[in-house]
Parts: sequence; C-alpha cells; structure tokens
Amino acid sequence: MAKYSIDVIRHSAAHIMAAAVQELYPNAKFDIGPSTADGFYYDFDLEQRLVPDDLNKIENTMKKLLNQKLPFEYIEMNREDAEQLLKEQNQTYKLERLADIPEGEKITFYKCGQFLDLCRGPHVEHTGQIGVVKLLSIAGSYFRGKESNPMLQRIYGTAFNNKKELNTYLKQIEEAKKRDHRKLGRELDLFSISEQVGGGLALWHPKGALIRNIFETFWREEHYKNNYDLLYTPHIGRSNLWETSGHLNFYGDAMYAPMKIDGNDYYVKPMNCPFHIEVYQSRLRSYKELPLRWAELGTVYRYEKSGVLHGLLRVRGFTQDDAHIICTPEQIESEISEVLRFSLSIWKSFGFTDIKAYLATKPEKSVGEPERWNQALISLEKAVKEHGLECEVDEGGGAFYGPKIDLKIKDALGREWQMTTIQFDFNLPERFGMSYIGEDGKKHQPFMVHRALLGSLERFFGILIEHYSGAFPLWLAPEQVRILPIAERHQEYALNAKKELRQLGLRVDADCRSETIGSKIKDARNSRIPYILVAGDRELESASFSVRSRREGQIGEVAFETLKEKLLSDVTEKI
RNA sequence: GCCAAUGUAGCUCAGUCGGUAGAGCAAUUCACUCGUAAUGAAUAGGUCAGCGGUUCGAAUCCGCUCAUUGGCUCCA
Repeated sequence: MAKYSIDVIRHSAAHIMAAAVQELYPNAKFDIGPSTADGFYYDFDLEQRLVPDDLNKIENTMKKLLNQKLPFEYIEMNREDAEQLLKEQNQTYKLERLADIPEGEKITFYKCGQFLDLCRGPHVEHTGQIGVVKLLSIAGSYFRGKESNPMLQRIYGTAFNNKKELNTYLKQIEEAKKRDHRKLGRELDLFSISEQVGGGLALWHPKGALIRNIFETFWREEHYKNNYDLLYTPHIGRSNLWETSGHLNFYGDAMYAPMKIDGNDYYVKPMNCPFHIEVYQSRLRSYKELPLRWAELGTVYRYEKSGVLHGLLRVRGFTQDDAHIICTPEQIESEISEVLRFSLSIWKSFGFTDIKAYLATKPEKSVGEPERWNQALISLEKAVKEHGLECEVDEGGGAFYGPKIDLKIKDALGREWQMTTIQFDFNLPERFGMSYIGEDGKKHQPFMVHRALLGSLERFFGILIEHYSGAFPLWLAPEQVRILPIAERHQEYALNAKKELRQLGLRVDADCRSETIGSKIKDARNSRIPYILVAGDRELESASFSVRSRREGQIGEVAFETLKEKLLSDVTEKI
C-alpha cells in the first residue's frame, strides 16, 4: 500500500464527505473542500439546514464508502466539456471556480463512486487508504470568503491514518478545552465578563488583578531598566486630534460615538499614538534628545463586531503595553535591534522561548518616501538576522503607513499566538508635522516606531492562563503558599507562620476551616497553589512544615527557616 | 455584522405528552478536631435569558429581542 501524506488523505476524505452529501442530498451544490492544518472541510449550498445529527448520518455514509475501497479516477477534460458538464449539473460555484483556472492550464477532475469533482488532486488510490474519519462541526462560511457573497454551509472534519492518531488528536482538543481561559477564569475566580456591563469588557477579580499588578510592575521596571520613559495620557480626545491623525477617516467605524463637551466632540481613544505625539509636540525638539522611547499602559476602546468577541482574547476595551520610539534615521538600526532583544527577554521571563518572526513589507498603496521604506525594511531584516529568529516574509503585507515585524509565540500546547508587533509609521509624523532640529540647524522629520510587546494585557492574560493551565509560576501566583493546620490546636502556629511569611513579601494564606486535612489539600490543589504547608503535632514540635510543592510533589518535613530561604529564592528565580 | 446551535440555582446538568421546579458540587449553620485529593447533618438558593402570542394552564408550542458558543468576515 502506497504511503500518502496526511494532507492527501484529508483532501481525499473531503471528497468522500462531498460524495456522502451528494448521496444524501442530491440537489447539493458544491464549492471546494481543501485539507487544513488538522483536518479538512467542504462548503455546500443545500436546500435544508444541517443540524448536528446530520453529521452522524453523513459520517456513516462516508464509512460505507470507505469500506467499498472505491478508486479515485483521474479525468482530464477540455474547458468546453467541463463547462458543459458543470452546467448540466447546475454546479454554479464550481463553474466560477472553473473560470478561475488560467487559460492553457490543464483542467482535471477526480471521480470517486458517483461523485465527480473539479480538482487538481492528488488523491489516494482508493478510499480504503483514507484510514479513519470524524466529522466535527457545522459552520457558515461566505463563498470565496467575501462578506457580500452568499453564505454556504461548511462541514469541518478530520482524518487520520488510524484510530490511535485520531484519539490523540481528540484528546488534544479535550486538553485545550480544560485549559480554556474562560473556564479557568471562572473556576479560579480571576475575571469575568458581565452581560450587565457589556460584551468584550472584562472585569478583573482580585486574584486576576493581583496577577496583572505583578506583571505590570515587572513590565514597568523592565522598561525603566531598558531606557524607556513612562507616560500617562487621557482616555478621550477632541475630534480635531482624530481628524489630524486620520483615525476618524480611516477607522471611524471602529470608534465609539463621540460625546459633546462644551460644543466639541470628544472621542474615546482607540489608540495612544496621537497623545504621545502631542507630548512630543509640546516643545521644540533637538536631535540631541533623540531617541525618545515613551511607553504607556494605555487603555483603549474599539468597536469590535459582536460575532468576534471571545473571552479575553478579543475584547472591546483593553490595555495596550504601547510604546513609541522617535529617533533619527541614523538611530533606526540599533533601536529596532534593541526592541527585538528586549521583547525576546520579556517573553523568556514568562516562559515562552519558541518565537517566530513575520516580516511584512510595502503594500501597493502606501505613504512615505520609498527611501525611508527601504531603510526601515533593512533595519527590520538585520535585527531578525542578528537575533537568529526564524522569519517568514509577507510581501506587500505591511500597513499602508509602514513595514512591520510581528512575533508569534508558541504556548505549552504548541499553538501560535501573534503577540508582539513592531511597526514603522511614515504617516503620523507627516500628518502631525513632527520635526526635530538637526545638527545642521534645520528641521528634519523623525522616524517613528510603534511597538507593543505583550499586545493587550487582557489577551496576554488569557493566553498566560491557558499556557500555564491556571498553574501560575511562583512569582505570578496570586496565592503562593497556603498553610493547612490539621486541628484547631495548630492554628496559632499556622497563623504565626503566615504573618512571618507575609513580612517577607510572600502571598500566603492559612486554611483554618474545620475540614479534614484531605479536603483542604484537595481545595489547595484545585486552586493551583504552588506550595502547600501542612502543620500538625510533629511539625509544631520541630518548628517545621510538611511541604508539598506543585512542581516537585511531596517534599516532606522542612524546617521553617530553610523553607523561607527556598521560597524566596524560587520567587527570585521566577520558577 | 453574517450562518448555525445553545440559554433551567454560583457551577455541571436532569426535567417524559403542556399540568405549576429537581440532582450533584459549591454556599450558609451546627456537630466533629481529624496526618496528605471529598466527615456528617440541616438550611438556604429560581422572573426556567427577556418581551409578546397560543392555551383553562407554558421551562416545555410559536414569534421577536438579548446574550453566549462554534465558524465566516474583520482586527489601525
């Protein structure tokens, strides 16, 4: 039996799904059915709405077809015959797809059982080679992905070589569900989103807020150490500011309606940049004070369509860890390199080391001098190379105002998240008429770079929750240590230790409820407490605790003095 | 925004044919004072998402609205 790549198997499975749909719904119209990163889909136009139960029906029909070991038959046709055939079958979407195939290119079909599909292949030889299939979900999808086109029904499924591989995949999905930050956010009492308040507006509960405070403090300290200055700017600004910046014109749809104050329209900010620029414009600037690196944890609000909101990962109000670097052309290279180095070091602190860069270059429509675009691009490329980052280039994928590098980080489950962004801006300096006096005594336009390392604190927190599965490392854990007295007579000892550890700056609590020790341990473990200290007669006697570490398991009795040192060093080491 | 599904106690979920609300966990109170993942008992907890309709009677049937979920589109 020939060995086929999983993509070929899945693409073939997509055909079989279409064949099953054709068998069950003879009037179905077909669009396309490619393989994806972990499965396949096919888009259909059906007279009836599919319901989840239909998936079983379709899957069973597919299994029947797989068992028949039907061959995939390759058929070449000329354009006229192909058109004729698709017209006869009333396959309007396929006809449009046919028209996409450039003149002179071969037009190929694959036939499997009764199902004939316009397709360039390749496929397996026969359906017995597809292994196991599973249909996963039904969704809507615009034809050709365009909002103005009709919506088709899409069925997602997956295929694997064997049952074992499929089960591994399904287990992964289960694991991801267990880590879902929305679920953990509720269970660990970290945050919530209230219908009363509104969708996409997160409420940080005490424990979540505590974690945020810790990483915000870390963020501020690191920025000071890396020669940034911090700014605070308002949440609203007059309409003329947003007219100058161009936001009202370009992104007005995503901005919230203005409020009238003294006859002026004020808008809630969707970005911090115009404010930072106004700080720059507050006086004449000399080349001697450049580069300026101004950072702010700036809370912004953007109208996101209702259908896209998703826990903390896609919200309407969020805090960016924003910064703007304003510098001379000579400083660009070292500044970009420095931003990248700084970014990588921050990610390392949070336990992310698998990072990939995505470089986006000049699109068709753009502003700014080509020479500046070029210089910016060179600096980005150099920095990526210098830090040895794997890099993918998206030609023409930059914003109209400048090229950029995005960093994607891989989490504990191997999922990639786009987080850091470093973007040049040739638009705003022009629009605001930013300048500095150069060595020559003349005015020059500075380079301006936007950068966000974590992106949005909300989104970062959501990903952090999933990455750690709620088990935050000691330095981030809202409750680092929990002391469990076994009986009432051990409470005083526990409370004294709690007091002492708090004096050392550790976040400690004692569980003095009249529960059994087993029950208290269960609760502490479910709360993902890094250190559980049990105190009974023996420990009281020897001034020690029975220590259970989330990371190392049961450690046994440790003298209180030794324990204090261990805890403090763990916090410093960020483990 | 679009397509679809879902919405019952804080959480997870049951609720038959339309006959007036139920479990487990969590919470609260009391008893127990316990040695490494669940001590026992009692109590409390509900505008069945909201509004409207059909009906003698609606969690249940119908319509609208809202929210959530999975996708699509979008993400300066």
